Amino acid sequence: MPLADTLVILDFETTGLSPDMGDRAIEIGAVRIENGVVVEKFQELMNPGEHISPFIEDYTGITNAMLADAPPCEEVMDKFVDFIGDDNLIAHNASFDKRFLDSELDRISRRYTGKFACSMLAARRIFQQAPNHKLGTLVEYANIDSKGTFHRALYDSEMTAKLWMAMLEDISQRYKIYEIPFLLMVKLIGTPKKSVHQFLRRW
DNA sequence: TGCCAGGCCCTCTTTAGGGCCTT
Repeated sequence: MPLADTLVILDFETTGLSPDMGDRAIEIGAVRIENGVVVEKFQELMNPGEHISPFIEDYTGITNAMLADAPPCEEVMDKFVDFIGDDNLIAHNASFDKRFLDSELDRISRRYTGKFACSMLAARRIFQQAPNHKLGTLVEYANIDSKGTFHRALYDSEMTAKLWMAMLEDISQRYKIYEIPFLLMVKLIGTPKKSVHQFLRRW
């Protein structure tokens, strides 16, 4: 596996799309990968202090009854930022998860030091021929086994981790790059789609 | 009261608009 970095791949379920509009996290799931292997997992529901909509109950399968017994966001996020440590971070459509992570951590005055990379932006460059770049579609496109339920935090983070590794494997095989650091992927995401082939050939 | 995201990326572009992705 052409991956030497330690990475945390994470996914939030939330009450809506925008923390700026008052939406909160209701579940965090994450895996840590070292040398391409999952070495640690994190999953917790959290109580946002408000009822979630029928749409979110239906979309995630997380119910108000389940959240009633969950610890508050502040308690879970305090544990989660310890889990992250100093590792770099990946999420599918990372701008979404980063907004919620930053918002929830602002509330408890905590910070992380790692950098975010987005598996969706990477996939738009590496799997340009995919029908679309939704997580579920890409998992199928990359022939990744998926027997669980999407839209739960741990499962989606596990699938995102597998997608990330499938993209590294694809780059490794096509361009004969045998070690793909996080930095390469960050630079790849910053490369225009049309220039990706040239960028990887010259790496 | 009632409204309600935001960043990326393409194109019939850059003095803009709209689809894609996330919940």
